[in-house]
Amino acid sequence: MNDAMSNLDLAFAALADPTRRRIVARLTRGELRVTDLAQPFAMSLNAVSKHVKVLEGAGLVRRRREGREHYLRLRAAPLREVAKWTSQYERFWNQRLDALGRFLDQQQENDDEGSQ
Amino acid sequence: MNDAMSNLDLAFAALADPTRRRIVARLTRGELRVTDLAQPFAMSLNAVSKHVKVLEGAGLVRRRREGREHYLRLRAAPLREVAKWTSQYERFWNQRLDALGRFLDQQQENDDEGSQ
DNA sequence: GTATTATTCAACCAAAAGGTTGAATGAATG
DNA sequence: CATTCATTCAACCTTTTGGTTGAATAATAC
Repeated sequence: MNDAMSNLDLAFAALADPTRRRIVARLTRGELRVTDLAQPFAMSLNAVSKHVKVLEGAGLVRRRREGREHYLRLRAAPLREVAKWTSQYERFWNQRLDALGRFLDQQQENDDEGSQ
Repeated sequence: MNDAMSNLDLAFAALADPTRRRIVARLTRGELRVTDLAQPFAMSLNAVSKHVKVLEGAGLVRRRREGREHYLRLRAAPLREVAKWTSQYERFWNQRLDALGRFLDQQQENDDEGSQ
């Protein structure tokens, strides 16, 4: 999935998978070894390991090796970038819900009802 | 891509493609017909049409048909949801960059230098 | 030193993504 | 009505994704 993808591409793609979002959520409580991280997921350890690698590739996770155990830790920077990109559009869900927008939404919703 | 994917899955996946993020950006200036929207992209109209459908599937774009022309308009709601999910982790890039975190980052960066 | 444990690597697979081209549909225009 | 224009549909192709299983590696424990 990597290779010449922008940071933002990688971050969004990484977060598009619900398992990976759960991993991120799980890691907010602190560092976890791969095996412990994988424990609640209904898939093989290998699958989780791959997900972790995707998150690592997007910079969302850091790995600290201690003997045979790998401790995983959340890195927020890419989330911050996602938040930044997204917030460009805040004005859109605030000011830009203007008369025309609402009118068009209303219109559309009426059409949708009609066609069911 | 669709089919039993959560809203958030769909939104993140839709935004993971740079072409689609450009489309979103482009639509902030107002409604556009598919052809006009597609104009600056170095790919077939068909490809853009497909991207639009993905965005539509994620609720990020609404389509208003007027004769043979389809006018596309940005819908911010899913962006809002993305922002909401992401902002759960704000505390992480604020408070949670604590002593331990910084220490581990430092440690890791030193290791990385060493291995190059 | 032999098991056991933690993790990845490698090969494989089915499904999805992102693009292409060519044909179909359906309005507008001459 | 024949043509052109706006758009999608359909088929195809290649690459990526998300999972599997089985083997490799490497550290720990007995």
